[in-house]
Amino acid sequence: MNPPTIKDVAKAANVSVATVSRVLHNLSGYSEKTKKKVLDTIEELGYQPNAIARGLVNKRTQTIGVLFPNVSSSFSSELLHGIEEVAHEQEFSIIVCNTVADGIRTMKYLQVLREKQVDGIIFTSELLRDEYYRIIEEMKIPVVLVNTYSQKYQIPYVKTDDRQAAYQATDYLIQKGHRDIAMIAGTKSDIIAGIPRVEGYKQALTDNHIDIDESKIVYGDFQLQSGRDAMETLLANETRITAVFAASDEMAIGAMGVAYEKGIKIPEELSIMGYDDLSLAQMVYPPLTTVHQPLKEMGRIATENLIKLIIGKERVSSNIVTHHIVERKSVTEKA
Amino acid sequence: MNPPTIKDVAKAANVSVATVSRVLHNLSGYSEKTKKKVLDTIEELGYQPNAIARGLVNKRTQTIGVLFPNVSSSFSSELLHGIEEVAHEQEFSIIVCNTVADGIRTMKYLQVLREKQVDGIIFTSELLRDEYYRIIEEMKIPVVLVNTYSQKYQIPYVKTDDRQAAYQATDYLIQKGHRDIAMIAGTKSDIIAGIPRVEGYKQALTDNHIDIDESKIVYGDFQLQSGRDAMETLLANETRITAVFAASDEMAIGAMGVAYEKGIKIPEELSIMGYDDLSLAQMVYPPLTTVHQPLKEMGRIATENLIKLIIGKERVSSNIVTHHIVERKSVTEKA
DNA sequence: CTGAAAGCGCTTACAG
DNA sequence: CTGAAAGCGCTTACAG
Repeated sequence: MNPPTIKDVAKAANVSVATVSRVLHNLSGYSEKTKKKVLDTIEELGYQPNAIARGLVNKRTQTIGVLFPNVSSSFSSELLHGIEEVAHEQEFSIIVCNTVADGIRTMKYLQVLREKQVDGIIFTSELLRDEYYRIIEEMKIPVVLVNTYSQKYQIPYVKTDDRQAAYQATDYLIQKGHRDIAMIAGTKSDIIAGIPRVEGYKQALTDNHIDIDESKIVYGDFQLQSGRDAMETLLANETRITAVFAASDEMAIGAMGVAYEKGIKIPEELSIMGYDDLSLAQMVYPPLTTVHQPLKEMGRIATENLIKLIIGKERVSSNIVTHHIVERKSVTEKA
Repeated sequence: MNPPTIKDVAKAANVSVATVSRVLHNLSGYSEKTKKKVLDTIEELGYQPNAIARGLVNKRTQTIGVLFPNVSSSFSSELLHGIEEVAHEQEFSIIVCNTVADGIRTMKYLQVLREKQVDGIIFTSELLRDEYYRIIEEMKIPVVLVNTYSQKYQIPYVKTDDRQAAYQATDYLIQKGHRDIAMIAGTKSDIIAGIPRVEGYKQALTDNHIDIDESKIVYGDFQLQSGRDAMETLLANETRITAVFAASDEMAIGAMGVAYEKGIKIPEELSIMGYDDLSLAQMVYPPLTTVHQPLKEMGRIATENLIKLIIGKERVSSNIVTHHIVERKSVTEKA
């Protein structure tokens, strides 16, 4: 026995499928009596509409595709949380795609999303390459960028001001009396979260009349291990350092780990500042002072905007969401 | 200009849609020449099949629904990573659902998944209530359980042996010379990850002729804060404790945090053992000795099994995957 | 207030 | 080797 279709209920209720469809959608054009009859037999048969069939005629699937370079990172998870929340509120489903930051795989996924006729796409934390843009453009559906943006194409995005946030983080350290501040930067070539944060750091130094010492800047890839490596390098340099600003919480925590191993007390002997404010920032000891990015909120905003675009709004603004420094225990006044 | 359909390519290639469909699926029944002609015009028009239309006739959408009580937890993320991996390998998409461990919301999601005609469901980390089972049964699609199981219904699952793992963790502590071992347990009423772990703990104690002291067992809810609270309680008890076994890494880390705050040295003065081996277990200092659950692998296995079931395999076995203890730095030999 | 019919973009017997 | 046609489960003018 197959599940009942609209035809089955039409037959059982002695009306046409058109009528059933009308009451299903609360359109006008039927008496109270037939409405009741239809509703009753829907109940009775346990009828459930088929969204696939509906999607075929409406050309709307009520689903959106979300691309992450790394689904299982805390960063992505928190974004996903916000995305899922508003999608569900607005009756959209989300298909999640893990691109592994790989071009081939991303293209493959974009193909799949196209074939599955998603209504829109959220693209996160990666540079939108030309080839990606081209295929999305062909699909004629809206996209929104999260935690990335495109210089070349005008696409709505939601992100923080990385340069400013890094500036403020560095300045915060300076206000605490630190002048020998190292930076564990993100991926060197990353024009979204790599370069701007280094620029912010440098600018803050300059504005405070502190010379920039390139040997105090070490590059990682945002992940824990690279933070460890960077810290080792910094320590090997034997230049004086009283504070470290890391471009991600993970790297900050990695740095903290090697500090511990070397018997360096945090924050008494070395202050460490992170970036992101992932939930693990509050879990480590000492809790990490860091730049808070409202990831869940960013996910929410992006999804709200995407849905507006899907619903038919012509354009939607980009959002620079506000970061702030959350003071915990890993940074202290310089003695 | 709408995107080209199979009809458009048929017309342009001067063949019937049936033929186009055949070459699309590599069926037999056309000459090399027409094959080439069709392929060329597909290329030329940039034709992409419409999976929605295909799904309608095939009654297969190549998508599976995945339910998490909390999408943004590390636990779920790692599961999701494995799930996504094999889904993608096997040409399935996944719709992720965040149930927030809420019955209403779960039912809502199940409805959505039904309407969207998913081919199967992965249900994780929560008790499968009767009402959930009933609706899934009506849908006539396979389900697999991850990190949970059902006593009442015979549904394939993949999980670890919680009782045994807790037993071994406790025994490990005992072998290290500890006899005053507290437990920070999970949710008291949780028959999957709560009760069995306490039972394993108790059994290990008993088998080693150590009396069970109920005041050494404090219940949390697997989350960080509850681990902190539990540790406070334990410390307030003033009963002697040299080691703590926590039923989750988060709780272990919470406990470590309050230990630090009280000036208790880990592991010198107190050994702490976790459960899960989330990536954060290696991030904290000292790195957490814990019970490793192969979460990503569990996600993979579950998805492989689900797809087998979808493909038509009659039945598939359940899997008790192997855990193991990973020794890091938070546990030491009792002095 | 209501129904017959076309159409969404495919697949798949069936017939030749 | 190939095509005409029915059908998947809906929605939506159109006509009455």
